[in-house]
Amino acid sequence: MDKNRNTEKVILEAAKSVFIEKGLEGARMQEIADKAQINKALLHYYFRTKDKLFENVFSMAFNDVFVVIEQTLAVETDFESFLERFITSYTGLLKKKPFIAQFVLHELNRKPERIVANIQQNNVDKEKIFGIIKKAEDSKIIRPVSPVHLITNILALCIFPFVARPVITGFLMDGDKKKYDQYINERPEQIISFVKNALFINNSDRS
Amino acid sequence: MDKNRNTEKVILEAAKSVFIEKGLEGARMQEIADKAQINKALLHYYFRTKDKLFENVFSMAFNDVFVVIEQTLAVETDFESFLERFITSYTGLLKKKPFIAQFVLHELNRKPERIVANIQQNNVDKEKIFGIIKKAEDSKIIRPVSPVHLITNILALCIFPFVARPVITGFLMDGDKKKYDQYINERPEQIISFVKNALFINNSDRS
DNA sequence: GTCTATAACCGGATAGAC
DNA sequence: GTCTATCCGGTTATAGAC
Repeated sequence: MDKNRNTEKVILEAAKSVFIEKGLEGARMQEIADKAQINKALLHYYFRTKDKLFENVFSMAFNDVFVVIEQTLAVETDFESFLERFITSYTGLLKKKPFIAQFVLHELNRKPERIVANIQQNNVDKEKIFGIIKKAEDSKIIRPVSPVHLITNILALCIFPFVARPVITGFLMDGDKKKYDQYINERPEQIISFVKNALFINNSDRS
Repeated sequence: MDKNRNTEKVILEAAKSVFIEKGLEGARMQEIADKAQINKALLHYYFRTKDKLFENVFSMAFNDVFVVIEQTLAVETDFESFLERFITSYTGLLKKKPFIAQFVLHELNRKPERIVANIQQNNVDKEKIFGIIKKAEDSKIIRPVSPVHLITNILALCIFPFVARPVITGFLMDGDKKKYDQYINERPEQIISFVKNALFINNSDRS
């Protein structure tokens, strides 16, 4: 039957949105069923238990986060445009799916073992990233850096504004949501110039 | 009675550890009772409901995160040493209480209204921070920057390594926990030099 | 494959003795 | 203040008809 894969897909989409919003324990099978416009029993027919359904959803979300990295790595370029393309697409993804990062980070902390299974499905070539960095370093384009620190720095700058949205809006912007939106729009270029200033040796003022 | 305040404290400590580990819905009153070595009924005697108990714990955790900022702001200094002291104490706090940031960020996303109540109890003088930045900017010590972007950049660099521990260990370090510990120890100086390079105009190579 | 009805379970909350 | 026993609502999961 091909109704089969279709219903399964519909369930997964519904489950994804509910789990991301409410977390594993906070989510209700009933709510997922409602959103998928089917009944609870069918959820169990397809996925057996809530936990198994959740694991499926988690893999999907985890995957989303990695796909961008893969895509950016697919194109062969120099360090500078790699940096620009990566930051632009990553903030772009998070702007479209703002809760995904928080969701993945949280559930990963709850059950760190999950990462082992998921990481192999997303075989991002991290040596390639290291290679791009090393090359830029060797040709004296950028200062000597620890690749791991650099990579986490960039990820931090991209992801944090989304996981900390309530604090940023509430504390730094006195609750003004328009300001937050504007801030998010400015982010890519702000991150890019911040990182470039931190790294590039030939520093004409880039700000 | 003075047994009173004592039991209350014991409960709060137990609740804190369980809530931070499991989240609001994931936590079980029974588990909290066990950890506090009392029975469930007593939890309700002291805090009435699970939600109220949680709110107490959340305020405590939220407070921890803000106290460091206050303390750093208390001392009057120039931008450079403010930067160093802030980054050092903030990563220090998170090293001692690694799960606190993830907890606060997650629960804040689930119920953003909470921030309003908590932010007033922690009246951090954000204008003072803006002032320090502006002053450094005006005296041409640092490049012109958007204060909000700069503040979030620094927080991101400090906090992210802790909320993303599983990914960093699992993906970037092939599961080697020793490497992660070493990475965390290197963090303060790495962040400091990264930020300084990004900001300071007089750029002798600081790496 | 999809539905309705219901079983089985779990966990927060309360009653009431001490 | 602290305990044991119990209630009660809600939620996952299953049985069984279509």
